[in-house]
Formats: sequence, structure tokens, C-alpha cells
Amino acid sequence: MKQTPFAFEKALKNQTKKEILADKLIEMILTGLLRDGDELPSERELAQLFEVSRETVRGGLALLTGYGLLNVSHGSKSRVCASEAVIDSFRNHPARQQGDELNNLDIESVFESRIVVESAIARRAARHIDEAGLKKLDALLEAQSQHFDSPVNFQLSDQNFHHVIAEYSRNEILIRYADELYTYALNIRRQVMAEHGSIKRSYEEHVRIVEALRAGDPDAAERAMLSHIDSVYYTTRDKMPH
Amino acid sequence: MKQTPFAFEKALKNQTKKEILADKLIEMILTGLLRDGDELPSERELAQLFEVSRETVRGGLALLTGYGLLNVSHGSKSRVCASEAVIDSFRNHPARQQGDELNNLDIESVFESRIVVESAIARRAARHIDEAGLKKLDALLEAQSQHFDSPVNFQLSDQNFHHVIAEYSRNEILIRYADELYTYALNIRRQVMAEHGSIKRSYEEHVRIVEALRAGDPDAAERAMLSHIDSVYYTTRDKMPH
DNA sequence: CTCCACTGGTATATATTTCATACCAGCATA
DNA sequence: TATGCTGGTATGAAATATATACCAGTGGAG
Repeated sequence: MKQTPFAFEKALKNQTKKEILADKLIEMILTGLLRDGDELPSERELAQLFEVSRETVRGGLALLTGYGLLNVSHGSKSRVCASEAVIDSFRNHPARQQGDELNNLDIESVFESRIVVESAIARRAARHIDEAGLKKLDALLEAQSQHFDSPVNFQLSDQNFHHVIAEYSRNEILIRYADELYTYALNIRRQVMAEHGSIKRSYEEHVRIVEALRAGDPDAAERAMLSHIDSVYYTTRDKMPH
Repeated sequence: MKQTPFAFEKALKNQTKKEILADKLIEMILTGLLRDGDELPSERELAQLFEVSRETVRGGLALLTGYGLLNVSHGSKSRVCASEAVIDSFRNHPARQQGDELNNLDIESVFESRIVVESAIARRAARHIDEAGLKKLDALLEAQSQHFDSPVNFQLSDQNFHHVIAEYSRNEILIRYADELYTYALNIRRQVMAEHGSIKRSYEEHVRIVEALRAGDPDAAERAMLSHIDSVYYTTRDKMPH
């Protein structure tokens, strides 16, 4: 009796050439090599450059057009049409090869994941932190305390702060995940950071995190980090349109 | 207006499904999951497992046969035919440029991260799992119980098992991280899966995970998952050359 | 031993992707 | 306006992948 309930999610997936081409062009747009308004080479030229047929090029360009990244007009060359908003939505969702473009990482998933990763990092950092690390964090706290009125500077320091702690988890994968999730969250809450009160509160929470790390107390570090992420989450969520 | 010093130079290459399948099987041979003389699942079975047509499977197997890695005979199952000499010539020479980025990640970081992510997933899955999910997991357990002597089948089912649970975390990011970490871990522990005892133990641990999920008990699910990952970790570590 | 369920081997038809080669229609400019 | 670009379209061919059959060799259960 050999039936097969093997519905395999991890099936063999074949990427077509037009998809590969579309991805390459998207990458060029994301990296700024191609900017809004830039002319693309002609379809015949692209076909030669990528060593594919013109029909394949047209297929790839059609995908880009569908994503709203390209403007094609009969008779003239195609132009990149990439507003900051569209670019951001692409930058945040690299797993975009499927048709469900605008679907994406909802705010809850991002912060839920941040809690998981940052908590684990805080525990490990409390065990591995050393004097040099604490000194770095103190310096960052000092910088943050002087930037309550400068959201841009505070954000840069904030990112650095979390990255330094992540480094003391001594786990490259967790560091990478934390950086990635920070970026996701940042793109969601850009507007929120402009608020005065939220910056000061973040600073105070940072202070508590450093205290726990200095004490070498994993439980306290995890609690402080969790409380911080939670606070950022709720502030962000309340500010969202929905 | 003359511009276009464009950086398009690379031709784009399309990998066919049979090539992908052949690469997967070669990888299994190189890592010792498939050894000289081992039977391969039947063509029809492989077609279902990889969700491709039987003709595509035959194409992939034909490539392996051409490389001298496989012995197909009318009426019987195909057998791996891989002398040490042939394996070595494959391990060194061919265009196997891919897997190198994983080698930088040490085994401890991978499993530490897996524990973090899979524990979180288990907790969430216990809250969100439904009858359909439990049915899927039961079917996978049933399949696994019949594949104690078939590392290939068991591994494929094992991957599916973890993926289904991850899906019930209802968090796309955690799902992506879990899949990625599974792949990392798999590349490290392929040899271990060939051991008879480790397969049966994995199965029993899977059963306990499903029990906890069925009970809807997040704590128990986390404990069961953590114990499972731990077990895989220790087995893998003890098998490593170092 | 025979039988038959399994195995690989084969044939057919169809859909998709990619390609090459045309020709048509819109745009810019000399 | 006329010429040479541009994108838009149509056709046929090849390669790939799928689905559905049926044929032929193997090996184990009865």
C-alpha cells in the first residue's frame, strides 16, 4: 500500500531566463546603478548583452513593468520608473520572485522575529561581553543622550548600539538575522523616530540593557531587551495608518 | 546625450530541472548519504518526491549514468556505482562553487541559531496548529516510520516535517530562517543521517513533537523541539572529524 | 515452479520557454 | 518630410517538461 502524502513544498524550481534577467535589473535598481528616469538600452541591445533572444528580454521587461519599476512606450526607449516607496517595498522583500508582490512582511512578523532573535542575543551577550564592549556601549549611550533632538543621528547610533550587542553573541548567523530584522523594522517605523518622546524612552531602555549586560546577568539582559523591543513595537504599531 | 557604460556583460544561464536533480543526487553521493551499491528509490517515486515528471527524473539519472555514478538496469532499481576514485575526481574538479559560503559557519553557530528559531516556532505552532496540519504531520510520521532503511526518503520527509511545523508559526520570517538553517545543518550532517540508529531516534522525537502540538501545549512543544535539535546536534558533533 | 507486482524502457501528445526571423507602427531629428 | 532608431507583433522551430499510456525485464510471494 504505497500512497504518497508527500506534498513536497521544497520541489525543484526552475528559474526561467526572463526571471533571471528581471532579477538582475531589479538588483541594479536597488543598488542605485539604475535610477529613476534612466533610459534602458534598447531591447535588441539587451538581447545581445545578455546573449538571449529579444523575446526573452521583452518577457523580463514585462515582469518589471508589472512590478511598476519600468515605463515602456512605443517608439522611445524604456525608462526606469522607481519611486522611493516602490524601491523600499522591494528592498524589504527579497523573497519577491513569486507573483504576490505587495504582500509582505507584516509588522507583527517582523517584531515577533526580532523578539526571538534579540532575546537570544541579549542572553548570549551577557555571558560574553567584556570591558571593551561595555566601553563601546557607554560611548554610544553618551552620544545618544546628546541627540534627543536629532532623529537621524539617534537612529544611526541606535543601529550601532544593537549591532555591538549582537556581535557579543558571538554567533554570525544571529548577528546577520538581527541586522536584517533591524532594517525591516526601520523601514516600517521611519516616521515614528521623528517623535521626541520615543527617542528619550529608547535611550532610557538602552541604559537598562547596558546595566544588565554589565552585571553579566542573562535573564535581566533578556528582560531588558525584550521590554525595549516591545516598547518600540507598540510605539510603531500605534503610529501605523491601520 | 550619449551614455550607457552599462555593466551588463554576463550571459545568463538557465539550469534545467534534470540538472538540478542530478546535482542534488551527486551532492548526496559526495557527502556519503548515498554510498556505493545503494539502491535509489524508483523513478516513479523520485518523480513524486521532487514533484517533477518521470521523464525529467530519467533525464537526471541519465546524466548521473553518463558521469559513471549510477548503474541502471531494466527491471531492477538503479544502484549507486561510485568508486572512491570517481568520487574524488568529482569532489575536486567539477564546477561546485556553491556550498562554500556555508563552510565558514561553524556547527555551533548553526545549531545555536536553530535552537533559538525552532523553539520559537514550536511554541507558536502549538498555538496555531489545526486538524489539517496534524493530519499532514501524521502522514509524514507514517511515511518516516516506513523509511528507517532509506536515508534519502527519510531526509526528504524530515525536511518536509520541519517545514510544515514552521508554517504553523504563521510567521514568514521565522519560516525562512528555519528553512535556511535546516539547509546549513543538513550540509554538515549528511553523513550522520546514513546511520541507522539516528534515523529511528529522529522519528521517535518527531512523534513526541507532534504529541505536544496536538495537545496545544507551547511549553511541551518547545521542550520536545529543543530536545530534538539538541539530539541532532550532539550526534552530528560527535561524528565530525574534529 | 508460476504468477504478478514491481522495476526500467518507450511512445504519444501537449504546454511552456526560448530562439531566430521577419514585418509593422510610433518617435525623434537631420 | 524622410530616415533610422524604438517598441509591438506574428510565425515557425527547437528544447524542455508534463501527462498518459503501454511494453519488457526482475524478483519475490504463494
